Order: sequence, then C-alpha cells, then structure tokens
Amino acid sequence: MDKALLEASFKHYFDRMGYDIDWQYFTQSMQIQPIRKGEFLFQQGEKVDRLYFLHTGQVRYVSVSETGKEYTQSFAKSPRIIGSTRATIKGTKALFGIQALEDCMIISYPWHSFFNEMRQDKGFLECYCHFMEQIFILKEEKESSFVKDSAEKRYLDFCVDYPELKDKIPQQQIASYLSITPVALSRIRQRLKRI
Amino acid sequence: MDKALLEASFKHYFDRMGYDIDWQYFTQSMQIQPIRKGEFLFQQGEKVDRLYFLHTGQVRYVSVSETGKEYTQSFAKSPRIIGSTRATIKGTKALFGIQALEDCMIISYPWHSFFNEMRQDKGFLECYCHFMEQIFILKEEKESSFVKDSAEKRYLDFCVDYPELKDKIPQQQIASYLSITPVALSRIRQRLKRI
DNA sequence: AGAAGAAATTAACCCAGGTTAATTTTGAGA
DNA sequence: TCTCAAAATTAACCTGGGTTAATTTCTTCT
Repeated sequence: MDKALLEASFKHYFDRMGYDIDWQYFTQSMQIQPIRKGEFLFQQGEKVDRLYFLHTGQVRYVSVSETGKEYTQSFAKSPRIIGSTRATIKGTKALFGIQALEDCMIISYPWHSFFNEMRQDKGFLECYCHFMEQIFILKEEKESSFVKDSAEKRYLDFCVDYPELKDKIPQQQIASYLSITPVALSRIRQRLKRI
Repeated sequence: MDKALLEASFKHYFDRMGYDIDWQYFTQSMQIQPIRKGEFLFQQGEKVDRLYFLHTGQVRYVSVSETGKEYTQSFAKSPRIIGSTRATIKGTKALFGIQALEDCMIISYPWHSFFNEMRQDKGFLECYCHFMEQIFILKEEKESSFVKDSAEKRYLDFCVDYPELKDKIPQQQIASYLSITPVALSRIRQRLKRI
C-alpha cells in the first residue's frame, strides 16, 4: 500500500477546502487499514480514539437498539472524514458502528495527539469548524424530513440522493435508513410500481 | 438597559468554558433587544445574519410545514448562544423561527464581521468548535430517541429533561416537540394518569 | 448445476397515532 | 365577575406501518 499516496489524498481533502494548514505534525503515527465489504471499522459500544479518513469506498453508520433492531443513520462516500464526533470528543463509547458497503481503504491518526497538535493551527481549526458545520447542516435537514415527510416520500428522496446505492445494498439497509421495516418498504415499492 | 452588564454576561459565557479569548474586537456593534413572551426573534424564512446570545429567558425553535403544521425542534434556556447555525453560515433563510416562551433579553452582533474578526482568535475558534460539538451531540441523541422510542417514552423523557416547562407551556407545543398531535398527547397523558 | 441460506414478497391481522368533531375547561380582557 | 376565545379532553372512525408467518426469489458455495 502506498503510504505517501494515501497521506497526500488526506491532505488534499483539506487543502481543496481552501484552508491553509501546516502539515508538519503529520509525519508519523498514520495507520492504514483496508476493510472488506460487510466488515466493521468499529462496532457500536467500542471506544473510538482515532480520526478516520475514508480514502476509497462507501460505508454506513448503523446503530442497534436494545431490542436488536438496526437503524442506518447515514451513508458516507470517499473521500471523507468518518467516525463518531461525539464519541471521539467525549472519549466515550460510540452510539453506532461503521460498516463497509464495499471494500474500503481507510487511514487514521490517534485523535487526541492529532488534535492537540493541530489545534495550534488556525487553518486546521477553521477547517474543523467547517466540517462540523457541514455535518450539522445535514443532520438538521434529515431531522426536518423525518418529521414532515411520509416513508414513501423519504424513499423517493433516498433514490435521488443515493442513486448508486439504490440497487446495490440490501433493501433491509434501505428500510433501516428510512426507519421502517423491510416489509413496509416492500409494500411501498409495490405501490409505486403500480403507478 | 445596562449595556456593560449584558456584554459582561456574554463574555462570561465564553470565559467559563476555559478558553482564552481576546475581546478587543467586541467593543462596538452590539445590539440589545428585549422580546416579550410569544414574540419571535426571527421567523422561519427570514435571513439571519446576526449572532444571538440569550441573556435571560427561554425560547423554542419552531418550524412550520407547507401544510401549516408546526414542529418544535428544541428548547433553549439562558445563558446561551441561539440562532440558526445553518442559515447564518450559508447566508440563507432560516428553516425555523425562534419564539420566546417568556420575556427574554437578547443581545446580538453582526455575524460576518464578528466571525471575520474573531477567526483571528484561536481561543474563539476552539470555543466555537466546542459549541458546534455540543449542539451536534444533542442532535445525535435526539435523533436516536426519535427512532427508538415510542411517543409515550419521549413524553416521559421530556418531563425529565424540561421539568420547568412541563406545566408552563401549552400542550400543543409539547406535542409538536414530540412530533405528535395535541389529541394524541392528551390520550397519552390520560393513559399515564390511570396508572 | 444443485443445495442451502439469505433476502424479498405477499397476506392477514393489530394497534398507535391521525382526523374530525362535539364538549368541557381555562384564562385573559372588559 | 362575566364573557368569549383559545386550549384541552373525549369519542368515533381511519390508516400507515408493525408483526408474524408462509412463499418465492436471489446468492453463494461446493
């Protein structure tokens, strides 16, 4: 695996946002980990203390309730930072796991030493704020659709938002993203077909 | 209205988080606005370009769907920064309005000039990141309860989280926070009473 | 290609919450 | 204190999605 290439990709991801980051701290402690389709980067309940960067591939964020039902919170496509902001920051266990939807290449850095060094860097802080803002906006938009739209509308939106996933991942996972059962999704699809 | 006092309160809010902020930029352009119970700080659809600090009082974030149904996204209690992160950052219209649940005292600064000056300040950026993290964590927790819990459970959680609001605000607003109708909430309350 | 397990569909039944509307309670202003 | 409008309750009925279970595809492995 070409370490230099991955690192360059990670830096490029920040650079293209137009922030001026001092990368001198970035030389060591990077870790490369390929994960295969279906495998988990980390499981719900694990402690997460690394910053993950999804170099290639797609993943989903999935949480499981006490009664064993799984819920897909969101999907993420490379190149992107992934992970549990909440768990990493608070140093607590993750409320969800991250599962690969296809073979992925992921690089990571130990969060705390990374952040402690990078917080010296104004460019990084701005970039980090910007990143938080982006995921926050996404959450706000998802919340609003959740309350206002029917499951059918949400399914149609999903098809528009993730055309590449629509026929690629199991319907169970789509259903769990819409927060309905596979049975209900099947009914909705049939209803739509008849029109 | 004691301007110096309000400004001190605002600074204290940041200072107590332990960040070292250079306040030299803060001298002018502060605006004080009292709003009375029931009034809106801003309405959904308005452009928001100020940073608001709720000095005293309580507010709710409320959005209205095309079909005229209102949904209370969350409540906020002073002292706190309030506003639409999304709208302020993107410079777009707010997806929700902010309404006073009681008489409030609010101070504000023009966001863009504020942020442009403050981004020079590492202490501020860290503080801002921290703030984003906090509201993000809250959103993540609310999302998870939404999917996993029944309306009854969510009502009971509400009573624990906001004991001071439970008997103070109209039930319609509580219902809209739980994302059910007032009728459904009434039924839930009755069901609980019978036990 | 065949077997076995997983995923998806279909059907039957149930229930929480929505809808509408009538009735009672609450509360703010004269 | 009385009045009138808004808020809350209650009742009757409806519907979308949950649940369970039987049946039919898809996959994948040998």
